[in-house]
Amino acid sequence: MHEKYDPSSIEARWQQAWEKNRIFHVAEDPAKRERAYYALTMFPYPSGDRLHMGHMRTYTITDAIARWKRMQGWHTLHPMGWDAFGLPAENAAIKRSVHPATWTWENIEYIRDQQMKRMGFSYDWQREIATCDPSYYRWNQWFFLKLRESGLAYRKEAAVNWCPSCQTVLANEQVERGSCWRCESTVEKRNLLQWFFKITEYAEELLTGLEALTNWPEKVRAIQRNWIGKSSGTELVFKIKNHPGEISVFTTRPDTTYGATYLVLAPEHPLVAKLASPECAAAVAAFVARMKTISDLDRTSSELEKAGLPIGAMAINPCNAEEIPIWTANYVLYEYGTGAVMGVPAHDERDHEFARKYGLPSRTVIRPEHPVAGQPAAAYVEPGIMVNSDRFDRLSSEEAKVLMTRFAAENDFGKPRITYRLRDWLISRQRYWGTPIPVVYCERCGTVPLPENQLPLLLPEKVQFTGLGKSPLLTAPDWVNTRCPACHGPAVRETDTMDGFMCSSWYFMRYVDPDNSRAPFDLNKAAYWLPVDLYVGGVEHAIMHLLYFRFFNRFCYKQGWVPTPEPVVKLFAQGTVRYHGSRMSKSKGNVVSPNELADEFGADTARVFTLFAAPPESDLDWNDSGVEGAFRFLNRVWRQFHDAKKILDVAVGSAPATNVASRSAKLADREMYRQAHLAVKKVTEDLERNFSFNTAISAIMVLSNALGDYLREPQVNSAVLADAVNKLVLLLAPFAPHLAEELWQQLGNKGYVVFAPWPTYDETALEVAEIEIVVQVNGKVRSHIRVPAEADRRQLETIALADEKVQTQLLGKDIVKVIVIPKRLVNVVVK
RNA sequence: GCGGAAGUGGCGGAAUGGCAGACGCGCACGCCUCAGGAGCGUGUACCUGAAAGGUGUGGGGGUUCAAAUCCCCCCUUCCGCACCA
Repeated sequence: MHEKYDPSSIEARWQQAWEKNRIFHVAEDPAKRERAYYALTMFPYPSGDRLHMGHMRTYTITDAIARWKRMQGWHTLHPMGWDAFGLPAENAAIKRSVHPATWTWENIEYIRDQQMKRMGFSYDWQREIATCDPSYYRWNQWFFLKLRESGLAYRKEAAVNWCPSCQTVLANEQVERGSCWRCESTVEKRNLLQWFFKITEYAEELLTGLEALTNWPEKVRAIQRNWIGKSSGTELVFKIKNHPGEISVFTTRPDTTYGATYLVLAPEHPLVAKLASPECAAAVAAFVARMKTISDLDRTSSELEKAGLPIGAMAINPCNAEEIPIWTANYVLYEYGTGAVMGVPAHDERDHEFARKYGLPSRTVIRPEHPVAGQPAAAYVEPGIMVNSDRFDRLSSEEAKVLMTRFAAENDFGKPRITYRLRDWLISRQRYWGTPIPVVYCERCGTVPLPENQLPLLLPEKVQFTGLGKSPLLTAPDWVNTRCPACHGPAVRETDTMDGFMCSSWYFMRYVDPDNSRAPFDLNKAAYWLPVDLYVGGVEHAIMHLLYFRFFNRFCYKQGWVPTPEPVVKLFAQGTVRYHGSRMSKSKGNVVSPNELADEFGADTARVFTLFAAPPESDLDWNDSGVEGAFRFLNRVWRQFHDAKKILDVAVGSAPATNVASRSAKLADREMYRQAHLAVKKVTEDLERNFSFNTAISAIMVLSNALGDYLREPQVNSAVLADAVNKLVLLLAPFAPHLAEELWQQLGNKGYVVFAPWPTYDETALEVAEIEIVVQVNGKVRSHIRVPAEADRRQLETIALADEKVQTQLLGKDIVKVIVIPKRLVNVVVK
């Protein structure tokens, strides 16, 4: 009897060995430059809830690939770190009076030492980063200064999203269906003076750049395309009757301009108050005030009933000099386009609805090319033939779009215009646990950035965590009150901190040079490792992080700091892990703890189950008996290995395995040999083909099953056996690395299986003398025949037609033709 | 409404034009065992008593010698966006 499979001792032993010998540490080796591979997983927030198997699945996917790439000879960078700034740390401070830093570092240590290391992930821990460390966030501040120098960071007062529960503002990307992405509270609007990054300046290239990202999931690209929301149209300028001003509107339908019967300004539009006639002023002011109290969600909901009122002024249609009333209404958004639209009830559903409610006139200017009978009730929004449009009559509306825009440009009342839905990235946060914004406000000099040599600007340690909506930094007067770097006069510091997404926008760059104290990273090291070859993470970051970090990378690319405009070659979005019907989360109480799993079955079992149970991009239902199945599999491998080893230990001098492929060899030997090589082929191809871990592991199970059969043979060929066992261990290494390492050592190998060359297969081993093919009659399977593997079409046809079962089917029928696909089937078509 | 993904046994899933259901879970029976929540073996889509045969990949139509796979129409589910002019 051999020992039982004991994952806990095996795993602890190898984890220690890997760590002690820094097996996974990589440096920039010039000789391996062409074989450098950067595998990255989205780094976690070190939450007080710690990690569950949903997190671990993501890390397991990247780890399996990293280990596989290493065995294929890739010089693999696989780092890990901590997205360590964020609200929960501060909320813990409020609730339990523990400092956010203390709380965060405790979580980091637990997750790193008690959770991640126990799973056997092959991280280069020497490159670990934590974004709350001043050695990291000083470079957030540095990037802020660089963006400001480039005109990409600015401060303005705007109506911004305010989360009443988190007591801070949020960027547009962080508002989901009108609710805060973190706590799901309904977001309000507040007018505040805030810092923004000008991501809109990159809107067009962020959009067109998506085309090159062919190794990104289409879903993510579609979400980003949608979010950027490019819209091509025309800007038209309407003059105002008895007033020197003018109103620009944006429209994608300039062909309908002759059908404009009114004009609408967003309630927030500054001209609303200026143009309101004395009779209307009071009602208009009341309406505008009421709009301010309505949440963004309701304001932009298509459910909201359209409402508005005339402001008592007239605009002049630049095409036909017609005077049309100016209204203000809730359905026009100030932030989009020009904040004003022309109302064309005949050809826009929203305008139609609004005009009908208020009795505004409608004028048809486009008729369908092929009119259908019956009276269309709603607006006609399709293309058609122009009418009532003066010189444009009888043109197609599509032509008229172009000509109308040209006409407007020639006559100086309009021009082509492109509008994006994307807004600038609001980065100010009224919270403590983030990066201080390196700016002071001086009475004499105004807004003054800190000089680089004063970075990092450290967070003050002693502040009050009230959670009352003011930046906690305000409660540290010694910190707030400072001297102006320019004039040395009295000044106050900015008391908001930066959005946490700032940290994750460039952390992948920092990993290439995590200890640099003179720059965020060394340019040569960046050129060596970047771009990231593989990035694995959840699709919930499709906008937010994945948009911000593309923006950042493009900025850095323009500065010449990184080698490519896009940060990541291949993005892999893994599915979520569900348990008892819903996504694992502490609040739902349905988490599977990696620690308990490791205690009971070992990390290798957890890894194998996670990869086997579903394709990595699909959602995965956690299944406890499935876990036991994975455990049984590894136990069987363990037993088979030791059964085989007993045989191998007594065997002396056997024929080399390669001779086994020959016809003279015993059938069982040949079959075992074939199965081992088949498994190598299948696993390799499955990994290459979009990370098909589930089928790869099933191929290893098939090999194990074949090995089981072989071991039951009365006599085995020790060379064949050795070959099969060897391959089994190597194929397992990316998935069950501890077990593979243990068995690899027991096979007498000196080095780590981590760097053992990935096995290759012998094409000739895959060949068999005789194969079974299918015979169909009229497409239905009627018989199975054994034929020589290399039988040609004519032979196959002859053998098939001679088959007894086929003969029965052919009785009394005429053969029309016979389709022969060598190595697959024969199909006899009869009448 | 627009966009993305998906729909296959009791379950997770295989198969990308060529034997539907690999592999695993579950279940059933058998072997081994003092014992077993261990191990080993056999079976397991559905209909029919078995066999023969038939049916079967959300539904309907089509292309093809051959369709889960390609084309057209429809239904359902999940996800993202949604008064964006």
